[in-house]
Amino acid sequence: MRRVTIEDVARAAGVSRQTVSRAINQKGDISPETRERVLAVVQSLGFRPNRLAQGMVTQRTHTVGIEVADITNPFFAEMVRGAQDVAAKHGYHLFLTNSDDNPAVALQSLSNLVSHGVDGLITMFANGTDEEISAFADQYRPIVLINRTVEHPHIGLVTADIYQGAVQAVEYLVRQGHTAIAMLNHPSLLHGSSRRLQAYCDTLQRHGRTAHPDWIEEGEPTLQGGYEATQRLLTACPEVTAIFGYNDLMSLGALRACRDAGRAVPQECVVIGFDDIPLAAMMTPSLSTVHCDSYVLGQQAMLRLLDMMEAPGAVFSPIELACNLILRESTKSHHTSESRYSTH
Amino acid sequence: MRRVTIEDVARAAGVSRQTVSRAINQKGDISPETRERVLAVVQSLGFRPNRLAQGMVTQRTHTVGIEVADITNPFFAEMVRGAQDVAAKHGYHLFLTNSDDNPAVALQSLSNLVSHGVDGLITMFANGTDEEISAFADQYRPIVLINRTVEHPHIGLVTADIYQGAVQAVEYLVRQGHTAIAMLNHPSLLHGSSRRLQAYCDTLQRHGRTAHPDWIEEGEPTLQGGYEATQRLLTACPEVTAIFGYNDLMSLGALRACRDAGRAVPQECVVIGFDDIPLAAMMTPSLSTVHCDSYVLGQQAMLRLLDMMEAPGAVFSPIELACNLILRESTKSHHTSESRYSTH
DNA sequence: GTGAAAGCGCTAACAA
DNA sequence: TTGTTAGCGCTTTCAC
Repeated sequence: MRRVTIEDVARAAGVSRQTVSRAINQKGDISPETRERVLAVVQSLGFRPNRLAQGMVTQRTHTVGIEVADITNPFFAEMVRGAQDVAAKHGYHLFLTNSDDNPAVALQSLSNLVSHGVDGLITMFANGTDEEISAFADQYRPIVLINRTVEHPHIGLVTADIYQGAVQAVEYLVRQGHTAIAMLNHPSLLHGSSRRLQAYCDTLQRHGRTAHPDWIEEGEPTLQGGYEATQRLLTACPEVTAIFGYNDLMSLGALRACRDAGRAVPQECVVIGFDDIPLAAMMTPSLSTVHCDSYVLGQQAMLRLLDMMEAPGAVFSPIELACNLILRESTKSHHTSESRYSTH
Repeated sequence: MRRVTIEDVARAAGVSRQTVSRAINQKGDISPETRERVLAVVQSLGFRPNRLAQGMVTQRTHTVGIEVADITNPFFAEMVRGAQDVAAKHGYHLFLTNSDDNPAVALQSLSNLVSHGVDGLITMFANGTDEEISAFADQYRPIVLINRTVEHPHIGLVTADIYQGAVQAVEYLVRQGHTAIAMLNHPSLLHGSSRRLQAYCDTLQRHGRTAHPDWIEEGEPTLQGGYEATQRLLTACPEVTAIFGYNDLMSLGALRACRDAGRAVPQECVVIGFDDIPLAAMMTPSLSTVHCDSYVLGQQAMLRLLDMMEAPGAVFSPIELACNLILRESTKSHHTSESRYSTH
């Protein structure tokens, strides 16, 4: 049950290992007949070149590492799928790692993946500092950063325009006449979350209002986190008639919390999410949300990484994807400020 | 920017590569002082052993490949997360690959992963034949199969008792007095799907009924697939008052289709899903479903694989997880507070 | 067009 | 306790 090596093929075909190598990699001079013959032996012996050995000498493994906070979040799952599909098409394999937004874990994992010889890395590195990721990129191979911006020659940038997307959502809520607009936030050190929050505050301010601190409720970016945050929010601030969620998962949790609190959506409280995961459209009520194509984000990240690996040292411009508000049932009702508050 | 090698460390510490190796792997005899000194150099140079090179000689890479139909399905995402968490704790990294239930793709990917030197493989290999997987296992290293059963010395088995779970669901529907019980099925060659279908037919038969062919509607195991299948079903068979879905995704689609068709759930049509993804409990109405812990499935699969890698040649008994019916709003027979929440 | 030699970075086996 | 030698399976370089 020992694996077949190039040596075995060489012997069986009566040629040198070199010739076998030339045959399977179709490079270098080799006569058609020899190639045919070698390939036939390869076939019959079921020879598959050892990628580790190839990697040792070529310094290329055709593997890529991707780090996400949590593959269980549909947004990341779609992203990984996008990256995976592109990778597979180009003969690459993906190492997946979950960091739970812990920068130490992320850094450790990325670093391990480098030891495994990955040709490149895709990461969001949420909660980590620019300095950390920059220092990391100083020493290691191509990295594509998703949804954050760090200037560095080895770092490719693929981002969704989260700020503009969030502005659209809050702008809409203001225009609909809501005065008590809450936000469900996932507090992370620096990035996506702060951009959403920034957009929220900026937009309110532009309309002559200030964000009431009590209306910003924090929680984990999960169904449960959104559910609980909304419960706290509705209890503490019954005046709230609109909720802008950090992501769709939290917003779906919010929908349920509203229902359990006896607040009809959208009549008594409207909800807008962020991401537009496939479930958003299937919910009842269907969830209005800021569409942000995570599958495409993953695809683009992988494509950019491929470009970077192809041309080491080249400089690539950032890729930015637009986000846009999608209105569905969770915001359908045109509601005014005199709507009654729940009294439970 | 060349990577630091063991040679660099050896030179800097004034010892041989061997000694460095002994220091970092804490095996073999080495004096405490030497070790300290070497480790200090390792630290200061930022040396990280090349896993490929280690793998070449030890024939162990500390990587594992996992194949799923589609990481975008929360059931699989949870499973992968379970496997990942266990893997990480044991210093292993995970290759992820999606097969879309295509056995040729799955086989190709698994085979590629073997070329990458993975120490083991976790797969569902849906739609593939026992012979294919068995033939594959003949040549390659430990494999753990999830949710299917193939007798083979190299194959570890981790399954959920899908049949019993499905029986519980259908049994419940029959007991509730439903006479027109439909099933949303995902037609795949051999496995999980047939077990659900088998359970459905057996249970009806046990109660003196036969499964009406028109009541078995097929579709993709996705939200959209479930939505469309249910639309077709309700149009063709308006007499149906209960739907047993292949998985939660299809069932969530069914919920929405019922609503769009003006069929109140559970009053006019009840729905039971399969899997119990986190969303099931958060839906409105919350989805009754057969709980099948995919996270644990993934954990157990990884643990079993670890066992098998530890003890090559040993024989391990299959691991079976129970499934059990969880009743929620989508099958609730008495509605107390429901009406209060319904849209005006 | 083909083969022989060298070596990628590491560890196993043995020698000192 | 430490160093030396050999080699994992492959590709690169350079003979022929």
